[in-house]
Amino acid sequence: MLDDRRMAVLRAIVEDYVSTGEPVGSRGLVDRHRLSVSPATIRNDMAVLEEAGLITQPHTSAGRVPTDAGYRLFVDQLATVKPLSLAERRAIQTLLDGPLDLDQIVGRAVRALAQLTHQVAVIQYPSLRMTRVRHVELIELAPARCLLVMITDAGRVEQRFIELPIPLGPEATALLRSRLNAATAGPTLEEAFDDLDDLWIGFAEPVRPAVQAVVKTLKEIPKAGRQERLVAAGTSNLARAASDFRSFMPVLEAIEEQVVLLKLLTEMSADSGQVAIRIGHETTQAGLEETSLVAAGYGPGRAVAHLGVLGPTRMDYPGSIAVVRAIALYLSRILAA
Amino acid sequence: MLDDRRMAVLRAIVEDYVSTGEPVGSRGLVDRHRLSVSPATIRNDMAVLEEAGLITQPHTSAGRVPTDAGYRLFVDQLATVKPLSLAERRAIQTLLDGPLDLDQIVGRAVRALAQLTHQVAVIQYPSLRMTRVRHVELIELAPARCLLVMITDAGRVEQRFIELPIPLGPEATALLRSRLNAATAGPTLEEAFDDLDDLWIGFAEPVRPAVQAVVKTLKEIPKAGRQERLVAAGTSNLARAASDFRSFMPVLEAIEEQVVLLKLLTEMSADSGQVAIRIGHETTQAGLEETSLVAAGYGPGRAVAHLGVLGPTRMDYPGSIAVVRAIALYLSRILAA
DNA sequence: AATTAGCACTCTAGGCGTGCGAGTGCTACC
DNA sequence: GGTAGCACTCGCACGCCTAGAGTGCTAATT
Repeated sequence: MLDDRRMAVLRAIVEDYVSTGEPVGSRGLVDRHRLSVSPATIRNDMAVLEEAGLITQPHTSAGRVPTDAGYRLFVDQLATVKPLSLAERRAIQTLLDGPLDLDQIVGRAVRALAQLTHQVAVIQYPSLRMTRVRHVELIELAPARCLLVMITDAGRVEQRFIELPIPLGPEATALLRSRLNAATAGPTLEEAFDDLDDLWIGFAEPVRPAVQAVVKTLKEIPKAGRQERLVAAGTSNLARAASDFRSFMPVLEAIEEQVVLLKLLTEMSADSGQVAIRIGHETTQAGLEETSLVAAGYGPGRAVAHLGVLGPTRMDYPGSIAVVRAIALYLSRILAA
Repeated sequence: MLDDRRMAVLRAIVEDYVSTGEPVGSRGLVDRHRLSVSPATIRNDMAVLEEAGLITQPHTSAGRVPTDAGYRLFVDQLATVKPLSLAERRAIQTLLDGPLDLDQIVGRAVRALAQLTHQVAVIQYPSLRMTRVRHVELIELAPARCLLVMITDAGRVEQRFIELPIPLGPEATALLRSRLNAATAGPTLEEAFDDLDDLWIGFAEPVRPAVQAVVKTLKEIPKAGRQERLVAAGTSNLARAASDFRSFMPVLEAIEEQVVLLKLLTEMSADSGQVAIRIGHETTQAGLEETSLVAAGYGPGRAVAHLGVLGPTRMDYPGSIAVVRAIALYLSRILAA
């Protein structure tokens, strides 16, 4: 039913429509793509494709436009990988240079992603739940006041000041520090938390409330919400892409709301560097019916967070996929260092 | 020349145009504002106002629209303070609740600002240069590796890991810690830096390179750029306000660029809680000719940073001023705590 | 059976003219 | 100085029309 030529026609329609933005007709199709058949034949093929729900015409006697299903088939079976240009590789390479501050890395990456795809880029901050603890530091600042510092393998540093119910003393502080490190080394932060509940047993009766206070603070860090945050860049690219401006107000809203996008991102792909795509209505979000999301997980080893680009369904999928994958891999590599 | 009634006419024109978005004519003006004169008289007044460059007509035989100069006169002399509603006060009050994390405070404040003004809100993070140091902590993690933590009076915490050229030892570490605190207590961070250059004198010859390394790291913190950052919210409000969408693409760009907006914000007002306004071309930025900025400084005591709202020149200035001032004051109060 | 040529048909975009209405500016008058 | 009246200007919405692009269908061709 859907033989080779018809697939070629679909691919050609997608490519032309993506690059021009105009509905594409049978004549222009044969002209631009060296199809060795006549427009009439193409018309028949298009009728079949339309019957199959892959393309549609905005109005009678206009050219055809891919439907969401058409894009889906295109990305799943028809799209060829588009290798990055040298300039693109260069741009990403420069991400590796310079300081290691997590904020700066993420900031640069999201900017690069937006610039290379000409879309809106979003990057989720590495989730604390999924990261492993590299080091925990406990410092006594004053008799009943201490500072808790936690460094994760995603390069993140979190610190909290703790007012203790009773002074802990230098020896108990040192002991608690080593115990905390022992308990959190290895598994992910979330898994490690169960072990923390019994930590107080190893301490003398009087200081146990202080130990509890420290453990309580530590356990609250992942809940603080800051890690479930995403940064965006390239929002001004929206204006170029969208013709009418009601179509991208929802996108801006989604970015500000964060929660919708975060949910969407996290449920998309599990593995680091694996690209997943939601096209149009597949986002299942009101207002994003004409928006696609190309996303990938990133992180040292497995994915601890996600990143992606957000654009009109009519977007350059092969190009976006290549860039998203590349940025995800580079980001993973940097965080692993 | 510009007697009372003419000023009243200007005020009425600004108010009507702001609320309706339509050019306002002489007839509607007398109807809505109980002016006890005839439309013809108003027309004469409008001719004078137009002569003075305060209003203009988009095309012959349309109503009048305020010019930038008209808005300027309005905000400087005609606008009456609009007290906040109870609901608005409530909304701001809730900012005070909850945890003290700087990120969260700023995040909530910018959201509130956007929501209450229905504009795009921006808040500059408290600048490190202008803040005072509340506490400096230096912790020896390993023989030649230590952690430097700095807490500012704006509630900000910065930390850096330092690889030392040679081990410092516990006594020298303690001494350096107290010296650092002594040197930075009192003046602003920038002022304190001069004193740091001589700090190594008080230390034994062998550890001096390590002291230098710590001082160098400390001095680099304000340059790290992170503090010169601003967060935005309410960008989706742009779509409602602007009629054509080319007019707000520059706004999105300005927010992403940051540097332009930061410059604009910092050169606007010096005192905490003092509201300053740039109208249209007064922003002296290409692309922001139809955009106004209502901004205020905030901070404990004097202003350490700025915040504001960004909207079309046709905006509710009295309302925006009230909200901006309120948020600035609340934010200052929270940071002072 | 697939492909092609030809043709009638449909629909949109854009140009053009027109009447309407809002609003002005001017002049004469109070 | 303020007002009434009036002619004038201009943008806007509407209706009309045409050109052009593109289709679907049928019949002929390979």
